[in-house]
Amino acid sequence: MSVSLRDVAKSAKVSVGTVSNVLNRPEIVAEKTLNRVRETIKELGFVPNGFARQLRFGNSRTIGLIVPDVSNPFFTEVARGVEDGANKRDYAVFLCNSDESVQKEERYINVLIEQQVRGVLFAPSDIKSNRMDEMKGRGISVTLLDQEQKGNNHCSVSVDDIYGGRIAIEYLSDLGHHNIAWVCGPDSIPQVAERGIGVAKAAKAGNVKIESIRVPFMVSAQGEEAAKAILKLPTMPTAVFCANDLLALGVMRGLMAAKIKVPDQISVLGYDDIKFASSAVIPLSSISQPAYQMGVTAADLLLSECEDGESHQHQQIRFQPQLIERESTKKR
Amino acid sequence: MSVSLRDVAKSAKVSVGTVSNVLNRPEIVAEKTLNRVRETIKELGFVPNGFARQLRFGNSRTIGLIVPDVSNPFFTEVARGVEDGANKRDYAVFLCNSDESVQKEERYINVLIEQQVRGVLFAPSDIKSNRMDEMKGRGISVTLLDQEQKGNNHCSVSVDDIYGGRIAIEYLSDLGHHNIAWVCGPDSIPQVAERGIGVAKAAKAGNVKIESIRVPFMVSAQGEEAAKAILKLPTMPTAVFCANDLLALGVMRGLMAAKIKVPDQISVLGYDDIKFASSAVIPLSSISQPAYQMGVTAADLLLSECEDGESHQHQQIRFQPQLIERESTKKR
DNA sequence: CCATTTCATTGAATCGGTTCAGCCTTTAAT
DNA sequence: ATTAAAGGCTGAACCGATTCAATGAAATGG
Repeated sequence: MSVSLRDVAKSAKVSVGTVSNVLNRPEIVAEKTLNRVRETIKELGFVPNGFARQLRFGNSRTIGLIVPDVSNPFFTEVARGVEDGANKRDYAVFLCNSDESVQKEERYINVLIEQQVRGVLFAPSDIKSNRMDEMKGRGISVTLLDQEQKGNNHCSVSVDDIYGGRIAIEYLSDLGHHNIAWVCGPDSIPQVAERGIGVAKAAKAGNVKIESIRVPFMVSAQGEEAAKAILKLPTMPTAVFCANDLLALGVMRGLMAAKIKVPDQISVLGYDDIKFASSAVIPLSSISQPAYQMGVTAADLLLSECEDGESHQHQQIRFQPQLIERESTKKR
Repeated sequence: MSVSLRDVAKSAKVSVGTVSNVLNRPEIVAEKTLNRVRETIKELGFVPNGFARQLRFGNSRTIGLIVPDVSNPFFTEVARGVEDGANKRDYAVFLCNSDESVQKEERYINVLIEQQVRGVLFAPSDIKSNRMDEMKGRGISVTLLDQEQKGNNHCSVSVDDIYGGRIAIEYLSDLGHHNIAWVCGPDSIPQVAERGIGVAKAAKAGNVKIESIRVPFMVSAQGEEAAKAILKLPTMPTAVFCANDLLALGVMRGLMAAKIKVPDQISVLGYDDIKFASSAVIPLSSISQPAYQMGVTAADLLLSECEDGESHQHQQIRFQPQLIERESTKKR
């Protein structure tokens, strides 16, 4: 059926060891033999069987990536970064979509253990450190994504959401806005909670008045609702800061429907800097997270942990979000 | 390091064959032995090594999915469908992002062969049937995604883009638009070419005048350029149909910048129905493709081919796109 | 010309789970 | 009592790539 190393050896009239050397240590093989064997490999279309190699080595050249939602642009960017980072070192990536269900997460972890992945990049919907320790015990390295680890059991790559919330308010305050609405989702989402902390801090320091508007889901329809709530506020804010871009777009739509001009009457600032933020009718100012870079870094971190072994030092890397100024925000 | 089946056998004082039977055919093992071995397995924390099993069987419970761009919302939806379809049958998915580079595609195909995936779902950026036949020759089933196969060597799941182009123009024509701009990318993209054919057909049948505006890339910035070109047209069209949503959003922005009201003065229709289309300031009417459903169907098709073996009949499944009416289109 | 080193190649053993022919008991049938 | 069948278990062989001690051949040195 499939061509094995032995078939190549027979056909090229050398031993299996020599063929293996051609593949892995070509420098010790005589030039003539090298060429002949390589010829034969091409001729027969031989591709080494990964399992056999991995069985021998006890580990594979694959890593797993578990994210709550691939269709979230933030995570697709992260995924691309991870892929490129892994490819650079010749690793392949198993992409797993947990759909924010702990059950699916568990199932994927099992699959990954069975596939004997070398390591796992994990953006948990809920921290399950017992499973993480189990993987650790099986020799599978784990790096946390988009969530910082308090202890020092794992590497992690995350974004400083407190800082993100802070620079958002500082920026708006610098533009002359001292009455700002903060549209956010439930505090059970750690990212939301942290951004909120940053908002509160900056508001206190800058003497800015914050009006919090909390919605159950962070989608654009909820943004429209939030816009209605904003319009009913006793004193109308001059700027709105939203916990993500979808909310911000919804808010913009809601405001425009009520004939409020953005940014002339109210400035709107989003978070995430999704691709479409710049394609909106009024290009949205937003707090951008270096998603791609995070993916690359996480892959690097994980793979160096895999390859360094004992000598590895866990690292907690925190990226700083960045303000992207577009047309939805304006000086007062 | 890791506990092997042989360790369990020794500890439970049975042969390796018996332990294997406990795992795979417990019904033929005597109850007493069964319990004892199971006890030992738990005690030692034994988990079978997937490679060894797969090495023996010659295949895994994994499939590969090669797409040109995961960050394209259409493909992320497809990917989710594929994942769910595969999970249902207890398969895991290797997601590969070819970035529209034939080179990366080749590399991934090699990785997938090495990983001995059971099958591959392939959305090629360029048809490379030699590689596909090679995979076939290695016992790896291949199903084409988003591209129909003329011959009958593979299954395929695609969308009827000609139909999509046709219903778009028919719809606009029914709204009273008889002078329509068609904003599209290069014809080298098969989907664009097909949509164009549908447009031309419907135009001819419905006595609609089409003005084609071709841009090099299908992104929103190019849509703004297209809008400028539209405004310079000798007779201004009353509707614009764009080859994808990003272009459409750019066109809308360009038109609004020139104080043209959408949809009052010009209707705009997109293609793809990306999530964001409904969150735009003026929610975009669009031609929607059943991306998720396509993914599920493709996975089903592929896996039934894998499992049926010889008796399998190749199928060409074509989905019909669907018009989603929102607020960017209006009766004349 | 023989000894020593260097270079190239060989092939059996290995990784760990599965399979299967074959062995030993026990039970059922003649 | 003898034969047959069934049930329970064994362990060597196998999948395919890698490794390494061993072997052979050629080159170098004295």
